[in-house]
Amino acid sequence: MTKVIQVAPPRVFSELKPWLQDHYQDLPKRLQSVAVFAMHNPEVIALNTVASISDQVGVTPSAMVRFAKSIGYQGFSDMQTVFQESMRHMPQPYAERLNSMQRSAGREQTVLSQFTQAAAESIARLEQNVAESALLRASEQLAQARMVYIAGQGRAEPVVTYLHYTLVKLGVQSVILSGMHHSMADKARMLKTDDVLLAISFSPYTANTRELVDICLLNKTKVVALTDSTLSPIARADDYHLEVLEEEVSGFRGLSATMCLALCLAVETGRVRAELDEKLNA
Amino acid sequence: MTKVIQVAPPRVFSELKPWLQDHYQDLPKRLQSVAVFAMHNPEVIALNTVASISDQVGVTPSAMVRFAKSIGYQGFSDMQTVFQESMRHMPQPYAERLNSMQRSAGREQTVLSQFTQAAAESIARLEQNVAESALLRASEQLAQARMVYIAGQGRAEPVVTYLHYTLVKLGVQSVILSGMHHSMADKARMLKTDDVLLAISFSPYTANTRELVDICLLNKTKVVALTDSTLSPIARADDYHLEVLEEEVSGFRGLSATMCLALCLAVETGRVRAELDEKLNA
DNA sequence: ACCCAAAGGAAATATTCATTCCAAATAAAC
DNA sequence: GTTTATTTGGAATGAATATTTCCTTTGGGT
Repeated sequence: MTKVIQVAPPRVFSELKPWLQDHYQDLPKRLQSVAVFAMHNPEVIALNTVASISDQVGVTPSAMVRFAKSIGYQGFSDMQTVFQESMRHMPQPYAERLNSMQRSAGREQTVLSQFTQAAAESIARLEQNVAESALLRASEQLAQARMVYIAGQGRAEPVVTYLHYTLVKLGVQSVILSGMHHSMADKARMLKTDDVLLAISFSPYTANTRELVDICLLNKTKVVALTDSTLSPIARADDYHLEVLEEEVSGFRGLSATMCLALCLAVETGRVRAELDEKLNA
Repeated sequence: MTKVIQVAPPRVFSELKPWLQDHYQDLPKRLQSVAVFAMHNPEVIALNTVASISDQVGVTPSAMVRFAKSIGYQGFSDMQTVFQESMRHMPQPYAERLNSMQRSAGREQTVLSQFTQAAAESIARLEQNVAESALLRASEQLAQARMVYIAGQGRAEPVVTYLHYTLVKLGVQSVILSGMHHSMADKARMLKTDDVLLAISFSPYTANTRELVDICLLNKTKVVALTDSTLSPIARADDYHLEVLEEEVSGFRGLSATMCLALCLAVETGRVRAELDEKLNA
């Protein structure tokens, strides 16, 4: 009989990883293949049958069983349960919100809980303060645009990146303006009247973004703005602006609510755009 | 024979949900029990056997099969694959996400409220699942680094931008790796042993980031990873990883909880770094 | 109260799948 | 170069599990 590890095998996935790293060298060739595959595609191990997996790895089914046994498991199925267990993000079907609420009430605040609480509050406020209709109007503007130009600097830049990423995935043409090394005037010249500027800016409002908005409004180019207050210089009467205010924790402001709003805006734009495209084709 | 739906059954979980909401009333009592359970515990359906599930629901095995067939599936196994697919985070094409969005639109939840709710839940779960100690350990690694190299692509890129922005503001030296047009090997060569790689990656995990982590670990360079599951290939035993799972709304995953965690990480790193500097000067 | 159709339960059946076994191949030892 | 141990592939086996069948129960309509 092949040498089989007699000690108890890891019952959780996080312990299995280091075990494999330690013993990888001593394993037979095929078993090494399985080990690499298992670490790179644990979901496949968790969900598929021996036949299907061994096929993907490029080994025979028996190799899978040998692999499991060489670690100390009773068989493949035994090992698979370990992979499955680490997949469940289970435990809180019931009193989940209650629980975390109670905990944050009495106990002393950890760094994490402080920030999660601030984020949760920001998001709750977002839902109250932003009208669905405003979101829809902004989305319609973006959906009708020939091209969406996105601008924003500093703390707004991650939002720019995210909006660009999502819009492109949804089939809405868009370009990031912030990265380019042009003067504001040059940038503004790029925008035709059927384009739309999507400007993101938080206080302290950077001069660049503000300037860009000014020029666009002068040129009658549509502007959709995402900002943190109606007092913001980029929130003007003749543009479409959405307001999101992040709660701050000892001077730090997050982006949780902002990202949520950004996603809403992108998805809604994608939806409206799809509707428009359908009408055109009909 | 019982009446069986003849049209093609939903092949993705997000379509199954609204289907059940619509037809719930017309189902026999036992099948309703199954429906409720399935919507509340999709992981159980995905991972367990008919016998085990029916036991948990409190019905007989045949009820499970009948349930699947009444929806239009060939049998339980057929339905189970749909639940399994929803577990591996394999995304569906964006066009289809918009479709399923439209179909579930009627359910009077506004777009905004759907996404804020998902964000709030993600954040609540973040607080429960991430241990303060893990956050601290990761921060210590970053704080001790001579230089922090940040890597991440696709949906992770806004997080990269944000972390870089915040870390720099806090006086922690850091560089973004993703933008550079070097081979992975070249990038890895940049990292000295007293540097730290901060890798952000969500499923489907991009090969680039994974490769970078692999190389760094081989070179004994410290790695701090931010990912969406312990099964992620970049969550390894010898790195310091933080896990954050975003709730999805009809196929769309936000970044609200992720951004919150990123901010925590950055702030905590800044704090630890300040402490270290103080000791040096004293 | 009776009948009929729909629903539910329990056990038989069929299928799928993990596991085992053995022979062939490969690598190691002498 | 021969022998011995280890590894490997493929088919046979047997266990686990989904599915079907049949019979009982329930509930609504007349």
